Amino acid sequence: MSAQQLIERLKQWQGQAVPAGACPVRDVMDHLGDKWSTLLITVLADGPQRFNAIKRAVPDISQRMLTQTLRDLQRDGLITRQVFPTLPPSVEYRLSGMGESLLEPLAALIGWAEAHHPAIREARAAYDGPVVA
Amino acid sequence: MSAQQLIERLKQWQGQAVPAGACPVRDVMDHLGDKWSTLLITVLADGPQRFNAIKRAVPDISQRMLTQTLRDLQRDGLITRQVFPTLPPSVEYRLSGMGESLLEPLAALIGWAEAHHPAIREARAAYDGPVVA
DNA sequence: CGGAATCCAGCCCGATACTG
DNA sequence: CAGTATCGGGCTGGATTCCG
Repeated sequence: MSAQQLIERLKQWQGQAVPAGACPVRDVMDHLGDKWSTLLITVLADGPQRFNAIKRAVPDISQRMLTQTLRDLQRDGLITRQVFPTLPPSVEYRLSGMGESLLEPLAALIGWAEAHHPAIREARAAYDGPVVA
Repeated sequence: MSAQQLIERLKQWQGQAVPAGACPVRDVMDHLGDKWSTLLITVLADGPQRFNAIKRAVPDISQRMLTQTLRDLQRDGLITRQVFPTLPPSVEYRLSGMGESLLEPLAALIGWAEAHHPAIREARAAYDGPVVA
């Protein structure tokens, strides 16, 4: 299976084979692992959005984290930022080509999460203890 | 594209449509986002491993985090734990069926990370500033 | 061997207030 | 509108020590 092939290639990155944080998997995954990155990517998936539009789409994000996460994504080249010199100024964020290319594998993972969420919740409930012996 | 379809279905989970942390995507992603989960899953991908074998495969994980991450994965039903009453005792961890089903989407994401890592590093370098004006 | 328990530093992130 | 600055709490995760 294709998973196995990738696993094989993964081995060269595991352990101390790699100097420090040079492992590409960890380097990228650590970013996607933060609280908001993937969520913002999915928000931008259906078209460019302005700052406050994103904020409205994700009500429980703070301004601070929105700004910061957007900047990190921009820094990684996943999204682009375009400022329109209107008054008041408006700033539009959109996925870059690379950002869009991330959508497919991300969607696969999200699909998995959706599909298995019930089973996971069950497993958790079972593990956490049949309190009622 | 299939990504778009998933994005559509995602919308119902974004924002306040969902009570609290009931969003399956976040619920699962937050776990995969932690520092070690995905790494341990890939380690277990090529067969069951004992505690110290995993530890050796991932030298820079602390005992504490190894134990804790394994427990969390077990709690979510992604791995199973089997104790052999030998002397000294040995404990074997292996991916469950659900855990194995995660390998495919995970491999896709890892593949993407590997493929785009150079571009990301470039983007970061460019963003962080041509210090040499 | 496979943990559990404790202590503690760092950072993640939210809340709030201010700016151009 | 689109940020920035500052403060502070809570959780993550590393180091160390002890147990069956």
